[in-house]
Amino acid sequence: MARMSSVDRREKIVVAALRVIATHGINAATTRAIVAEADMSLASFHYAFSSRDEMMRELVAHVVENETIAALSSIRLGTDIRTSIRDALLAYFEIVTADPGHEQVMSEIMQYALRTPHLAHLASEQYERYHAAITTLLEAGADAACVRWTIPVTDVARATLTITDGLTFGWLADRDTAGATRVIEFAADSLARLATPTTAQHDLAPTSPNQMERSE
Amino acid sequence: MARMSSVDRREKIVVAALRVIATHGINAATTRAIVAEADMSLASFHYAFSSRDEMMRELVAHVVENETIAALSSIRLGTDIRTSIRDALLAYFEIVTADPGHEQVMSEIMQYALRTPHLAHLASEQYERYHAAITTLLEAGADAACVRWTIPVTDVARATLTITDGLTFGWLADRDTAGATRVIEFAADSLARLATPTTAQHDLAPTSPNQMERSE
DNA sequence: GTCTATAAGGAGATAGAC
DNA sequence: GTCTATCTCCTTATAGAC
Repeated sequence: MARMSSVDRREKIVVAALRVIATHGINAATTRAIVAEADMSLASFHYAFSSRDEMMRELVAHVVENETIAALSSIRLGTDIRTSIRDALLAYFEIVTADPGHEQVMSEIMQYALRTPHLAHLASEQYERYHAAITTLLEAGADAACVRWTIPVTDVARATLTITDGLTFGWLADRDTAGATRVIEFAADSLARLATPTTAQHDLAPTSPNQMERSE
Repeated sequence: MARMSSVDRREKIVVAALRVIATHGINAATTRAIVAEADMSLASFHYAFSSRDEMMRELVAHVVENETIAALSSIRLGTDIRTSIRDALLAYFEIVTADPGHEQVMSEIMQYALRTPHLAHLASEQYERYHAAITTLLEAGADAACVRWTIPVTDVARATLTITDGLTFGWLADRDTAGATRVIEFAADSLARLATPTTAQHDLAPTSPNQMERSE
C-alpha cells in the first residue's frame, strides 16, 4: 500500500466506515470490518486514529459537514409556489426512495450521536443546517413566485422539515410510495397557503395568517 | 430466586432489556447487561431463550403488541375539529417531551427491526397499527365535530402520522419545544381544512375545499 | 509507515453440579 | 430449574519486526 497523508488516510477510513454502515448497519461497523472495506491493515487504522471512538467522532463530523446540500441541489424553482413546493418535496422523496440505505445510514448516525454525550451537539447542528438550507430555499422560492410568507420563514422551514422527516421515516417503515405521494400533495397545499402574493403593495396582515385566502 | 413460569421469565427478561435500552441504548443491551438488570444469571437467560436473537425477536413483537394505544388513550374529542386535532397533537407531543427516552427506544427498536430481515415485517406492522389507531381517532373526531373528511380518512391518517413522526424526530434532534408547538398549530390548521361540515344534508362537496383530488 | 502477531478483555453460549 | 465455571469467538488496541 502506497503511503498517503494522514488526512487522506483518515478520510478513506471514514468513507469505508460509511459503506459498512450502509451495508450492514452501525453495529457491524467494527474496526475489522472497516479496515477490510478500506483494504488496509488493522494497525494502519490505529496509526490514523488513536481509537475507534475518535474515528466515530470524525465520521459524525464528516456527515454533518458534507451531507447538507446534496439533496437540495436538484431543486428547481417555478413561478407557482405550490408547484415549486410540490416538485421540491417530490425531488427529495425520490432521492429517499432511490437510495433507502442512505437515509437509514443518516438516521443511524444521528441516533448514535444522540446517544453519545460528546456528540449530541452535532446532531442538533446537523438539524440546524437542514433547517437553514430549507429556509434559504423557501426564500428563493417565494421570490421566484412573487409571494411572501405570512409567518416567519423559519417556521415554514420547520414545518417543511417536519414533513420531510415524517415522510422519510414513514416510508422506510412501510414503503408505501403512493401514500407518501398523496401526503406530499397535501403538504404542498398546506405550505402554499402560508404564502400570499406580493403584488398588492400594502403589507397589512390578515387577522389569521394561517387562514389566508388563496387566489382562485 | 423462586421458580417462575417460562412465559413470566421471558417477559421479565424482555422488560429488563427495554430498561437497558432506555438507559444505555440498544448497542449496550448485551445478555450480560440484561440479566444484571433482571437480577438473574446468564444461564437462566439461555434457559428461557435459545439465543439472544430469539429474545430480540420477542422484544420487538412485545413492543409491537403493547405500544400502540398508550399514546392515544388520553385524547379527548371536542366539537371543533381543528381544536380536537390541535389538542390531540399537543397531547401526543407532551408525551414525547415528558419521556424522550421512550421515543428514542421505540426509534432504536424500529431501526433494529428494519435492519433485521426476519423482523422487517414487524416494523411495518407496527406502523400499520399506528395508522389504524389514528384512522379510528380521526373518524371519531369527525363524528364528534359533525364534519366529514373530504379525502379518504386513511390519507388524513397518513398525513397526521407523517407530522407526528416528523415532530418527534425533529424535537429529539434539537429540543425546540416552542418551534414544534408552532408546527402543531400549522398542522392543525392544515388537517382541519380536510374536513367539511355535514350539517348540509346533500352530499354535494363545496367548491374545492382542497386540492387533494388533483392528480397528475 | 506498514506489516504480522498477539495481548487483554467482552461477547454469546454451554456443561455439569446441585 | 438454577447456579458456577468455562469454552470459544470476536473485539479493540498495542508491540515490535521490517
